[in-house]
Amino acid sequence: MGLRQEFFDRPVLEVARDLLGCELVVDGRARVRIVEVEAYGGEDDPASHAGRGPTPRSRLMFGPPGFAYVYLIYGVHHCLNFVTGPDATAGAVLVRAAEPLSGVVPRPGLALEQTCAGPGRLCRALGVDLAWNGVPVAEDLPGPDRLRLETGRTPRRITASPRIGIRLAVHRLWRFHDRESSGLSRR
DNA sequence: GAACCGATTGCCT
DNA sequence: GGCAATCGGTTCG
Repeated sequence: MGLRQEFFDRPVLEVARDLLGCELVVDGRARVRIVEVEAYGGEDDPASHAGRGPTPRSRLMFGPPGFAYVYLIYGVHHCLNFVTGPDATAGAVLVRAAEPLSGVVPRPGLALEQTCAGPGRLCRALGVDLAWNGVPVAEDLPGPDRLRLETGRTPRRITASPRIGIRLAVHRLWRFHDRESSGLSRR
């Protein structure tokens, strides 16, 4: 079942957990199962791009839910997020890892399972870059359907932990992953 | 305008 | 385990 905008129009922690097990379809070509995500909040979350109010980059996080937020990190890799919560409130879920189901091109020297194990690897494998920033993800939004999400096999066991690579707000266990997956960025 | 930095990764020792 | 790559965004003067 395709995810609609109302799915994303909820608190970011709920959306993050519910995205685990969902399948991401890219250009109707590649299909992966999401196994690891992180939640990022608004002005109340110092670790978030939206933590100090809206900026040109984080503007999308303050917009309506159901759109992709893509940014470049370390000048090298891209990270894919989905905007959550009602318009004028900031929130987004970072997709950190997924299991390839079909259409993912293997990379030399890297097991297929690991191709999408990490936010940068995932974007590289799926061909997602800055040009994808702002594309609609919810199926009932107008615009191109280059990114789609569908419900999939729900994880049996979900583990919460601190967000990776974040120094602030370490006490917040806002990273969630499918404990039984072999396609995680870390254990 | 300039300086600093990062929600990462892969290659090096 | 250490560290370079590489660039847009953010902050500061």
